Amino acid sequence: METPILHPIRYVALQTGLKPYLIRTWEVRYDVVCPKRTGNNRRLYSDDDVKRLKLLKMAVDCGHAISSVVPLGNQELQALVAQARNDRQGPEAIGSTASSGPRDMTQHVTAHAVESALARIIQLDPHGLEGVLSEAAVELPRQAFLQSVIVPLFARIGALWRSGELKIVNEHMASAIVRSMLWDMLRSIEISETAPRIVVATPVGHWHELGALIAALSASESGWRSLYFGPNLPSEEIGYAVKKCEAAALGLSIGHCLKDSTLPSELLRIRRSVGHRMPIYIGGEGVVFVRQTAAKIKAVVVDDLTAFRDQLERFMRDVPDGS
Amino acid sequence: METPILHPIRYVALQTGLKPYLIRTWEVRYDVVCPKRTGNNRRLYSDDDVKRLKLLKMAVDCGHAISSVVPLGNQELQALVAQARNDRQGPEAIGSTASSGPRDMTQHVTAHAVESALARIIQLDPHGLEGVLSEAAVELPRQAFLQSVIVPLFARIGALWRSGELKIVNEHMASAIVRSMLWDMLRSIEISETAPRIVVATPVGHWHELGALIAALSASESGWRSLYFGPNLPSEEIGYAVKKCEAAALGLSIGHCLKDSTLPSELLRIRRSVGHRMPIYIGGEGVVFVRQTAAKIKAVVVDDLTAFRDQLERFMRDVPDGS
DNA sequence: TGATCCTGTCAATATTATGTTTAATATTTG
DNA sequence: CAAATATTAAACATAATATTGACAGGATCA
Repeated sequence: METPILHPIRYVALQTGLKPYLIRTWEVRYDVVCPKRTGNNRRLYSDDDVKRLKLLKMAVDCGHAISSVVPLGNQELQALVAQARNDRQGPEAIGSTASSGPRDMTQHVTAHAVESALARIIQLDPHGLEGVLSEAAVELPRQAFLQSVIVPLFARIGALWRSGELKIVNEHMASAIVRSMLWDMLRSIEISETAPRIVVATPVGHWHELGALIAALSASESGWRSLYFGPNLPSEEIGYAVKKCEAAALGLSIGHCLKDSTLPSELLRIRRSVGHRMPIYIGGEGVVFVRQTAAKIKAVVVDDLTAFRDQLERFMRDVPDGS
Repeated sequence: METPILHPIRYVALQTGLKPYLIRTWEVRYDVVCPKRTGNNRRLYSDDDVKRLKLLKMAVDCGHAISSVVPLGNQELQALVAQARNDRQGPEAIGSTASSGPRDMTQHVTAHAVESALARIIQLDPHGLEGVLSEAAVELPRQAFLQSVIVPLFARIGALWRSGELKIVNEHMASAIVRSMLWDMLRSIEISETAPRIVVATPVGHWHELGALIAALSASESGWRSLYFGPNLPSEEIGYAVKKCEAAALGLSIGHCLKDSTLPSELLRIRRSVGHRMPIYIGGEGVVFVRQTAAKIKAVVVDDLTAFRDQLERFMRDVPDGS
């Protein structure tokens, strides 16, 4: 019998995103887990403990009270979280009560995060920006982080840039940092080999990666194996990647393209190169300019992340696992 | 029996990112490694020692206590680190990476790494590529990893692409992964606030970031605070960044530019926008095309990484810290 | 509305683990 | 030779942890 490796509390805090004092408080108040102790009374958590705490945090992030989810077993927690994720798009929940508790907090955190991130960007302070964003990333559920921090942040950067108040360097710095954060998140989602694969890219002439990365992340969270090939890819390259990877779908991200007249024909070529049966999802800010073409090539236009995930999960339900 | 190469402590410190006194303290307190000694009692570390220290630092960075990871073997450490990296957030999925650790000579390791990396790139297997490269990164000193794996790898990718044997997607995939690895390395080097700052970028029209990232990494290893602003930056943006960040130097990376006739004039503009006293270092594959212009604007052309570091360290000796 | 509960946060304190500095000495290096 | 770097042992400084108790803002209920 090998001694299983036990972890100190700061490791657990890093893994779960919970603060150390909260972990202790939960133990004292609710008996969430019962870690062993070292000879000097330091807590030692097992992998199971870590897993349980992760699930509990997820449940709490979904709006459940900690006291109410503590008695549940791991499986029930898993189910609860999965259900909450599905429900989110169902009951509208646009402006009304539903779960106002965490939402208010979230509102506050996100607004603050965007503002102080912007301040660091203006100051060209990469270190500070990274600090602000990674704090927000642990503070918030991933979804909220992406939709309420990253997306609005870059919307504002774009606006400020167009009005001449921000320079390209500012945008570059922010992009580099966010890109690496998203990449790390993407990598940290382990997906089974047999999961259906989706190729994610942006068409030729489109350089903005962030939308594509967010799409890849969303797909991975929906259980797909995302293959990210980055920006500015010609149609035949996309077709090649899709075939080579035996992908089950293709995701395209379109940034704001004011005058890109080549895009429609490029989309036609993409359709031709991936074959007429391959599902194509198109999203991003510039999507409004290609609705017609999208319809012509039978691509699905997704107007936001929720719609995208919805499509992916529906698809997965029809064609569950390894083809 | 060949005498294995042994290293003094400052080399080990450079490679691992640990401070010399910490290495000594760990030896005294925890018996982490047991280096040989010279006739005069200086420590001499083997490559295995270095590797072990690297792994220990990684484990500590993951939140483990040094005292608790010391008794673990290298293989266990590797597993621990991999687990910690993958497990952040999502509790499902128990990944198992079967990786044995054969100990070869550096020559052999690098050649093998480049070849198998190339194989993954051709197969469009991002996960595999990442595995190969990160294994090489622990196995090798950082310098060797950069100069003998990353640089040759991209040289070969470039050659294969020009000959039509590789597609753009392959290059994109490799770039994305390597970029994120380099970024992580860059971030993991801690530099004091007061260290002299260097702005690193590539001029307008030049999109290849890797050279610039490597330059930033080298500068950070030489004790500079690198500010990386990415590819394709117009001269006035570069000037702005340099001023805003109060940088003490500017590093430019030039990729292979066959027919870029605008580059010389752009360099002139850059010189004008940063002022005539600012040291400018120019490096990269395309450097051969701009020697004349470089001389005209009094920029220092560095032909390889060693030369670059040399310059930076010399500069630092003259103008040591703050001010 | 006011009282009460839930829950995250923080403060004070004691202890331990760990990182950093110092001092004295010796060796290396330019 | 002077300056930089190593070694050792000890001291010092920080940061992390545990424990207890308190507090505040939102949620809930009477």
